[in-house]
Formats: sequence, structure tokens, C-alpha cells
Amino acid sequence: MSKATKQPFPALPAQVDLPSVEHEVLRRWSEQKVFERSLEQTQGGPNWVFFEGPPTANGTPGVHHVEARVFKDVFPRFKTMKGFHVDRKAGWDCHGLPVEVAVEKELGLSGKKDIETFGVAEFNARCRESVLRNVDAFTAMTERMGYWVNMDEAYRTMDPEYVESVWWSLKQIWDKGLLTQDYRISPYCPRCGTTLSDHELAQGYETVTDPSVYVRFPLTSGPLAEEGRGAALLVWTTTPWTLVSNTAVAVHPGVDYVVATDGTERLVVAEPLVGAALGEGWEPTGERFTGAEMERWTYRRPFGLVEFDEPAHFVVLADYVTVEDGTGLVHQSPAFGADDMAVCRAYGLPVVNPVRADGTFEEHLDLVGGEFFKTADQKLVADLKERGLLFRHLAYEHSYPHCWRCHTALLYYALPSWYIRTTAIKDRLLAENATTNWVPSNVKDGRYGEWLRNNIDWALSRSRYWGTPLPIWEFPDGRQICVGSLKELGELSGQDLSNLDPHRPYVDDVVIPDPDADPSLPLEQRVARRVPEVIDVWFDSGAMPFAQWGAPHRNRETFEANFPGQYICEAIDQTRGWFYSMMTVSTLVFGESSYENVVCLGHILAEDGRKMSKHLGNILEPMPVMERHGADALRWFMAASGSPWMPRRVGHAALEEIVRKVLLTYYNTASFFTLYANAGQAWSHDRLADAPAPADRPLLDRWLLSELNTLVTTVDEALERFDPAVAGRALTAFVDDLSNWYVRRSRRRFWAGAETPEGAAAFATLFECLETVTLLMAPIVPFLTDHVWDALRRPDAPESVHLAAWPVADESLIDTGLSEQMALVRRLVELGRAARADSNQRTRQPLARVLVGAPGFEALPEQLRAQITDELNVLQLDPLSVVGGDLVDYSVKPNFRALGKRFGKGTPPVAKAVQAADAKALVERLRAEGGASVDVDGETVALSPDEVLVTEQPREGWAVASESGETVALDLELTPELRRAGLAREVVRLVQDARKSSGLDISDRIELWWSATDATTAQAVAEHAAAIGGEVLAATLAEGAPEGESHEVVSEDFGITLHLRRA
RNA sequence: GGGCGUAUAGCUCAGUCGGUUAGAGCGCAUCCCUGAUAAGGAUGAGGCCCCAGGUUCAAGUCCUGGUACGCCCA
Repeated sequence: MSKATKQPFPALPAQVDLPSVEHEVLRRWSEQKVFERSLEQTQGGPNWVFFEGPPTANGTPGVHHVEARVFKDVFPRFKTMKGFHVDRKAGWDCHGLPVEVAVEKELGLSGKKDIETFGVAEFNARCRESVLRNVDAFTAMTERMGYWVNMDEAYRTMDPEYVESVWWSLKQIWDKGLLTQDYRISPYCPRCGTTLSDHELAQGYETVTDPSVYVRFPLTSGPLAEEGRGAALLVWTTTPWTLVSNTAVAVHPGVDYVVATDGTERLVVAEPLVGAALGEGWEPTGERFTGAEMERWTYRRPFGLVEFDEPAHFVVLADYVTVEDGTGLVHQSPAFGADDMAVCRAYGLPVVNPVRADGTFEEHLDLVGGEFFKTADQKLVADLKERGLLFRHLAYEHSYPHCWRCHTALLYYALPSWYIRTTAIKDRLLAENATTNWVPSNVKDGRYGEWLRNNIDWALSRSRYWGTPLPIWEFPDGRQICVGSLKELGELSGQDLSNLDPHRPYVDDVVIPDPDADPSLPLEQRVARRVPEVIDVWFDSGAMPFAQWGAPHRNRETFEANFPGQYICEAIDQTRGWFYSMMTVSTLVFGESSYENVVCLGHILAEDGRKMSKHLGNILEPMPVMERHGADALRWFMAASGSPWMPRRVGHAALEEIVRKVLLTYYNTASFFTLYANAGQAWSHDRLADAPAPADRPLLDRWLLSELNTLVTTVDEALERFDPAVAGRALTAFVDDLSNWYVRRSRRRFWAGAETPEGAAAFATLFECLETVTLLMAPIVPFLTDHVWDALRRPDAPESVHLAAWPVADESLIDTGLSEQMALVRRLVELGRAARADSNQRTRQPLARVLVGAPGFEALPEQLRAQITDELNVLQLDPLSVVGGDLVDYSVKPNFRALGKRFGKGTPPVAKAVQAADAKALVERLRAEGGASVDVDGETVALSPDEVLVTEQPREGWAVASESGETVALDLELTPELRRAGLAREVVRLVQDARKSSGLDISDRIELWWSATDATTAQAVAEHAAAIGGEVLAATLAEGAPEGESHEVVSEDFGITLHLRRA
């Protein structure tokens, strides 16, 4: 292509395939290393620290993963454009039970015994492989969606450096005395020999029938324990087997308990349950006690099968006791219930557990020795009955958790466990939370604050395999050492461990010899071995601010420069997960939270409003969705559709709408611009300087620039508040204004070229708006904006929009008065179109006159009035008042907003007076004198024009539309001249359609012939020949038909045949 | 059972400082406009702003209590 014909802009064809544009942009980003350069470019700028919450690399990524990843991308891009340096290190959460379960399924293993038979080393190797496989799928999705994050240097929680950092932090906590051992009640499958996670628990509920027994516990101390007439506590349980280890009875301190009798015995029950628990024939004796008064009364336990070394078997107080069912007296066995454990621990009661890990009672016990816990119920109940302790025995149907693998009834079971005493730093956590910015704000004091205020110690250990091993070594005598690094472990164990894989089983083989031990003892008694547990994966991920750098053993400075972080974001389900672990680990180790701003997203639902699940078949796979609609459409949906903090439904319909209404409208405006700028090389960047200063441009341009600069402020403020939905709504509205009002109203100026000041202004204004809106949209839809940027950018502008600076609003161009006036113009145009539609008067037919009655109309400048006449295709525009008099009806209504402000309580009578007043007289006085008065209960009240809403309507011969006190009336009388002008426009449209359908370029000149069978049409064409010819770029216009080839158009409606061809 | 959130047109959702004719999009019907557009515009049908109290001259909006649904926790 020769220089002379080179077009100023690369073409942006009207037809565009968004996904293929995105692939092209991805290629360019990679070739030009745009992400890397955006980081280099901001190297000297202030840090804005973002922490990547590592997705669990378990299973393939779903569309819900895109949600958080969009938010993780939008704000770093935004801040980068504002000059901040935003390092983005990817990360992968590698450990944990979900990985183990997936691998177990793959290998066909069931439970811990199987894993140990299979071999822990091999099992963990498979876990590692599984994680790496899924990381690849996440990487592909991450790249495709345009999430800029450094995946080449991603941290992985399974890497030795990461594990070492976690060890270091655990040692800090250990040194503070906050890492301790205690019992923990976990749902436990005795057959598989494993505890189950909450998630597993949820899959295994089954409805079963258990015994429901009411048992007498005779009192042995307290006011009711007298010899002979002693009363008994009536205690209810559905797990008779736990009565073997009964430790206490809990009552609610605030509930009233009474003694009831049937004449032979006396039983204590909660007052509201007397009838339900005892049945007919029982009368209260009048003795009553609050739960609090019963504290520490002792009783005789139901079974004497196990030994208690410490005092037990008395009444304790617990708030969780209810009077919903049972007797209001709850049997306590701390080894088998979390509530029981908490309550009994508070009283210093022992944890007695006669059930072994396989679910059977210890062999040496009488009655139930060796029996499986569940089947022991029968024998125990029979024994109670025999001894006269059983009061009632019923069947009780309820839902009870079972093992999802083998359907065995689960046991809530006390296992020794490691805890972090987070309750000791609760106040610090609350203080840190108080200074954290939560989005949306209600999470701070609501869901999250509530969780913190009810903080319980963090149960850290898991009896599993694929996790960060708890770095505690224990000597046979119970002394323990917490190890903070491999180096330290090497020194303690006397070997070089720098290349040790710090996972099980390898780390379990490392022993620490006791230098002071008697060398004659066998080796096992002279060395410390690691405790068997691994840790909760939430601790892994909560340690990422330092562990991602391997700090403090490595990269200490980098860590310190990037702590605390400014921004994290995940879905709402992370409130008690990552949001908590991130705040808590840092507060434990460093005394402060690791983040300042945290955004919690609502969940993504399927189009049918349900959760996506394989079972329901309503899963939307992210990669195919992005290939169909484009990643930008999905990104826009995630960032800007509805409220991100609420659950949202995603589906093809929603994405198609985004493509049509937002992305293509924006793109097509840019496409329009390049089409006309390129046509005859009408405009290029060097013409920017020729354009009139903004203040000297037409009002339409000044209006658009005003809207644009308002938009800059709105979008900037919204993104600063982490609210891309508000930004998105403002952008959508602006793009609509730009395309469907500014461009629509300016078409003629673009058509005419940039030679006149008006044309130069139009090109400059549209260019500036496209440039700025491209910048504003770039963080949300990085692909399409970069594609447009590349086509439109100035010669000296950065190669990518993502290397460009964020725009700053020019407030001097914001003119709110002009915005209001244009809004009025657009409302009046809508009313005019409505009036035309009502009277079936098509817009191409010019009309003589339009009348307008609306507050503010008189003040409209001529340029804005011209927009109305042009858009409505009328020759003359006048205020309704010019016809006035008897031709117009007036009605008035009170403006409550204005009146209420002034009169407050006195508003209704004034409003009534306005409604009652003679509308015409009132309006005339308001118009003539700028004020009027009405009579309110004998008093004269002065009113200003803005306190009265006036609606005026012409009486006859007009097409009228009116709304909210604004009226437009069209003169429907058509003169022959007007009819001919209308016909001429019909002809123009016919030719334009023909030009378009025959594939002519917009600037091609044509030859045009016409022949009319309708006399009026013939006259119209002859009369308007010059105008028609000019409008359709006809070099020649002749009556008749051409020789040779041409494009023919026949219109029977107008009785005309046209022929045209390229000149 | 507890905490948090949500409830507005057939569907998806806006609704500012409380202001008296509650909006948009989608869908449906009938028209209109168009030499950028896969667009745009008009009209019509479609509303117990979840229910009940309260505050207020005035409540979709603020308060209290319910109901339903969702999430988290027990």
C-alpha cells in the first residue's frame, strides 16, 4: 500500500469475533511482554500489595473460580494504571484432605488402613501428582481469562521452602506458649479408623431409629437427697452406650426445675417438660429450683463399669441445654460430644473414654467388654431396667451422620489434638478487625465479627498424611521440641537434612537423640520422634504472606517490603476460612493482620438459581463459555453485573446481553469512528490540534465531554471503593449516551469531514471520549479495550492500554446545567416520538411545527432546540405559550418535595389549595409575575414556580404527549409542500438502502436514474433533486433508466423505480 | 437453635437525602428510525414494592415484630 492511500487507522470491521480478538490480544501480550513491562514500568512507584488466596488445586476449575479471579485482576490493573507497583505472585494450595480423598478414590482405597498398607510414601507421591495435574488446568484457565498473575514463580504450599516457613511460624507460636495439646471431639468412623471433615459429614446423613431412654440418677447431695424420700434426676439420652462413661448432668442455669411425684417416687425435671417427659398421673410437689441453684448436687451414676480418678458426677450448668425435648437434664460424657467436652472441661472434669479406636469397649469391662459401641445399647438398657433405673424406653427416629464410604454410624470421639490458643489473642484480633476495611461492610461486624467474638481455640492437627507435618518431636518422657527449620532439625538430629522432603513419611524417620540420656537404654528410649499429626491446611494458606517468599529463612527484605498487604478477595465462604487464617496467623506471629482491605463475593449460581453440580447437570464450564462469548463478557458479568456481594446466576442469556449492550456498542462506536476517519483520510491524530478548544465546540460536544469527565470521577471513586458494579453501570450508561445520542446526532458532521470547525470538533470529541472510556474500561475488559486501543492510540501513546496512565477528570469541563438541559432535550424528543407514534405519523414526514411546554424549555439555547427539531423532523419549534389563551388546557399539581421542605406539617392544606386553585389563573400569574398566592384557611400563602407542577395541553388539532409536567404537541396538518418533502426523504432512504445492500463504500459516488408512476412523487423528486443527489452522493441524477448494468429498486408504495451504479 | 443476608413487573435486577405518576433490561404484541451497530426508539399488556404494626405532613425507602428463601455455624 502506497503512503498516499495509507489509512490513518487500522480498520475495526463492524463484524467482529470477540473470542478470536482475545486470542490475538493474548498473543500480543505474550510477544510484547506487556504484563512484565507493566511491572517494570511501575518499579519506582509505591507498592500496592495484593495477596493471592491459593485455590485448592483439587479438581478442575469452575466458573465460580473466575469470579474471584476477576476481582483479583481488576483492582491490580486499576492500581497499576494509577502508578502503583502491584506484584502478583500466584499460589496453589496443595495439601489437604480433599486431595487425599480424590487420590483414595483414584486408587480404590478406603480409609487409613488401606493407605498405610499401600504405603504413605507412594500415597503422598500420588497426591503431589494429582495436585500438579490440576494446577495445569488452573493455569490454562487463568491465562485465558486474562488474569495477570505471575504463575512462573507461583508459591506452592507443598514446597520445602514453604513448609519451612510454616514451621518457623509454628515455632513462634510455640515459643509464646500458644500451641498446646488437648482433646478434640471429631466425627469418627470406627471402621475406617478416620475422622471425617465437615464436608464428608454432610454427605452421609441417614435417618435411623435409636433408643430414647429416660433414666433415674438418684441424688446423693443437696436439699432433695434426704434418706428415704430421696429424689432422682430424670435424664434423657439417645445414646445409652455413652452412659457407661457418664461424667456429669447439665442443666440450664436459667430454667426452673421442679419435683414431680406419682405418689411413690420423686423425679426432677424441667418445669416446661413435666407433661411431655412424665406423662399422666404426675403432680408437682411444689418444690422448685433454678438450674443455677442445683449446681454441684451429686448423684449416683448409672453404671459403675469404669473408674474415675477424679471427682465427678454432679450437676453442671450449660447454656446450650434446651427444654425442646427430653427432660431438660442432659447427660454428659465429654469423650463423645463437643458440647459435653466444653462444659466438663470448664468444671475440670476428667475425659473418660472406654471405647477403643475400632469402636469396641475395652476388653476388661464387665457387661460390655469387647462389644461394638452401637450394639451395646441393648444390654445396657436391659441392665438399667433390671436395676430399676430405667424410667421409659422409646424408639427415636432422627437423622444421624454415617460414614460416606462404608455407611457405618459415626462416633463423636475425643482424640488427642493440637490447638492454637487463639482465645488468648482474641482482643488483638478484634482490634485488628476494627481497622480492616470490609466490602461489603456488614461482614465486618456481622458474620466475621460474630465469629471472632465467639472465638474458640484453633484445632490445628489432623491425623492424616498429605499435609504440612507438625514440627514437634517428643521424647518418651513427654518432653517436646518444636522445630523451626530443616537446618535446626539437622543440627538437633546430627545429620545434613538440607535436601529432606519435609513430608511424611520421610520426616517421620528423623529422630532427635537426647544427649543427656543414659546410653545403656535402648535407642527408642533415648530419642525424640515426631508426633504423627499434620496440620490444618488453613494454616498453610494463612501463612502465605511470608511463606510465599520462604521468609524469614529466605527473601526477608522482600517479605518486609510487602507486608501487610492492601488487598485480598475471595468468596463469602472464606470468612471463617482464609480471611480468618490470614488475619490470625499474622496476628499470632507478628501482632497484626496481614491485610487492610478485604472483598467478600457472593456465590455464583447456575442459570436455574441452583448451585452448579454434576448431579443437576447445570454446570457451566469456564473455558467453553469464554470461547463462545469471550472472556471479557464473563469478566464484565463477574465484575459489574448485579451486586457482586450477593448470589448471582450466570448463564448464556446474561452473557449475550453483555456482549450486545456493552461490548459491541462500545466496539461499534470505535468502528464507526475509524470508518469515517479513514474515509478519504478525513482525520488523523495530527488534526487534534486543529480542533476548537472544548469551550468553543458545539454544545452537543460540550455535553458529551461533561458526561465523560463526570464518568471519570464516578468510575475512579467506585473502583477506589472496590465497587466495580457501580463503575460498570456508569460505563454502560455512558457508552449508550455516546452511541445512541452523541453519534446519532452527530452523524452528519462525521459525514461532512473534519474540514469545518464543527467537523474537527466532532472527530476530536469522539476520539477523546473513546480514548478515555477505553482507559476506564481496561481493568474490567482488558482484551477488547486493548484491541481498540491498539487501533486508535496516538503515535506517542504506550503500545498497550495496560501500560497507559489512568485518566484524571478535568472538572472545568463538567457542566451540570448543560447535562440537565440535554436530559430535558432527550425527554422532549421522546415525548415527540411518542406523539408521532400515537398519530401514526412516521418520522420521515416533516411536520410544520412542534409546541413544547416544560419548565426550563425557554432557557434552552438555540443549538439544543435544533437537536429537537432535527430529531423530530419538524420545521419550527415554539413554546406552548405562543398559542396560549383558549387553545391550551392547564392543570396544576403540588410539588410535594418543594412544599414539604418549606411547610413541613403544614404541607397538606397548601397542597390542597394548589389542587383547588383555578389552574389557568394560577399558571398565568406564576408566568407573568414569577410567583402567585393561594388561600389556605383564610391565610394568603405565596408560591414560587418550582412549587407547582404545571401540565399544559393544546385542545384540538395536535398530537400530544405529556409526562411529569412536560408536554410536546405536534402540528399534524400536512401541506402539499410537506408531503413532497416527506416523499423526497423516502426516496433518499430507498437509495441509501440500495447503496448499502449493493455493497458500495460509504464514500463511493453513484449515478442515479429515476422514473415515477406517481405524479406527486415525480414532482417531489424533481423539486428536491439537488438535495436528494447531495444526500446520496449522486454524481448524476436523471429521469429514465440507464443503459447496461445497474442496481434496480422498485417501490410500489411510492410509485417510483430507481437505478443506480457506481460512478 | 444462633448469626448474617435477601424479598420491587412473567424472568433478571436498579431505586440517591423519605417527597405523592416506582424504573431498566430480557421476553411478548404493534409500530417507527437507520449509509457504524449483532443496535436504537415509541406504544401496549404486566406491580398487595413479602406480611402486620409503628414513626412521619409524607414510607418501596426509617423502626419493631413475623413469614419465606439463601449462606455460615451448631
